[in-house]
Amino acid sequence: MTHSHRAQRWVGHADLDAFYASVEQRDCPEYRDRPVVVGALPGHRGVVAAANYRARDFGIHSAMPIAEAYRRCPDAVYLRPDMAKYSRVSRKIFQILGTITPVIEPVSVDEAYLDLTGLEKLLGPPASIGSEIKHRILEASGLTVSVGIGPNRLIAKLGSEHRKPDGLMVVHPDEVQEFLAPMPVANLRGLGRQTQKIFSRLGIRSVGQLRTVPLQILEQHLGTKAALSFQQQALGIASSEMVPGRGRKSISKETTFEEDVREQEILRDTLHKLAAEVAKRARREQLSGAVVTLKIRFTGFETHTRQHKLPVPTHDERVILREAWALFLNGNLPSKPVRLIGVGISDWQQTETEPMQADLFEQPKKREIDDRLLKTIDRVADRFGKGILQLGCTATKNTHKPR
DNA sequence: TCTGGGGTCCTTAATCTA
DNA sequence: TCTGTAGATTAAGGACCC
Repeated sequence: MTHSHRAQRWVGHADLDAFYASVEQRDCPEYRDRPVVVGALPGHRGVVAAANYRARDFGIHSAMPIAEAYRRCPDAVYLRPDMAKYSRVSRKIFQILGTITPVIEPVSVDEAYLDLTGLEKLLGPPASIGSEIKHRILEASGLTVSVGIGPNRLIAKLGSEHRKPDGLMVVHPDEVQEFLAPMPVANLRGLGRQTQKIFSRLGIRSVGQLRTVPLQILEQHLGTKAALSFQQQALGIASSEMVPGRGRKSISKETTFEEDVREQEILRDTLHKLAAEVAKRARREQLSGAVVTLKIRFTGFETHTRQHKLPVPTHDERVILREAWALFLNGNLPSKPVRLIGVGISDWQQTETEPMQADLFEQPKKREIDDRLLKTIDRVADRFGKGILQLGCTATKNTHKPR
């Protein structure tokens, strides 16, 4: 790290500014100089997905209920998101990023980490690399991006946030501690509303303060994992490795009703549509899931999930619907009007054509078996005949550790 | 304020099994 | 036949992110 021959690691974080809103504004000149809010339309259930900086001046921010946004700024432009369009724009921008470095980790449509290590000879110091990224994206897409560059992912991400919008921030390794110290702890990764409450109860406001709190104290309030994570973050310790896309873990689809629903027929019809969509996406991605999950939210925002593991993984909409509906009927759920219903599958398993098969042809190894178990099997077999004996034999295939 | 949709990961509890 | 138990697996909920 210090004076070794290994090159200083540089990680970049690029984050498009108010992405959805900026794309809409770029494509529609009438929206210039106006507050733009993308999300639900006023009068409907939903929240803000993106707000441009003019809208933010009114206190509007993402995840705010649309009714509240409307109250704050009835004159804003309100738009439904056009995900297909944003995906197209996003692909183009990722292509541009690919001209800087091939080592990119996409985080979402509008955000990515870049490994910039060793690019100095080609593009100059980190600040020049950052300017180059911003320049190329603006040229190609007409959009502004905020870029943070630092010795690891955490510092890069906090850097890009620091100078938004249209910002560029480079934090050198020897500046990390002073960069972090005055920051509110709320800026740290994985620190949301609930954890903020805990920190404020403990009187911890800044990252500098957090640094002085013993790990033990943090563990008492946050659990071991979170405590360690926040302590490391406070010290500026984080990975600088890119994590290339790790396949998805689940596919789900859910919908909120405009008005809460009581009728089972409507619920089942809706579930059917959702199951069909999930199955379609699973088949397109050639995935079969063994776990079906039903999600349901009642009046009052009371949310429950029920899940069931199938013996055989599926991407068949009929199976998904059947399981989800059974979970709804037998899941011991309150009988209240339903606000949201959703269904998903997860727990991908190997398909029939994959390995595993080979195991069947292997000579079963001799295994030690608990004497008592053997005796039991014999006795049961004597009494009930061969069918049971076979069952007993399959049981012996499992390893059994005698004490 | 009245809270979308699509995800991931973590914690905890109950249940199964060797 | 009974019993205790550690570890794995399943299930539910919640925090968080974009």
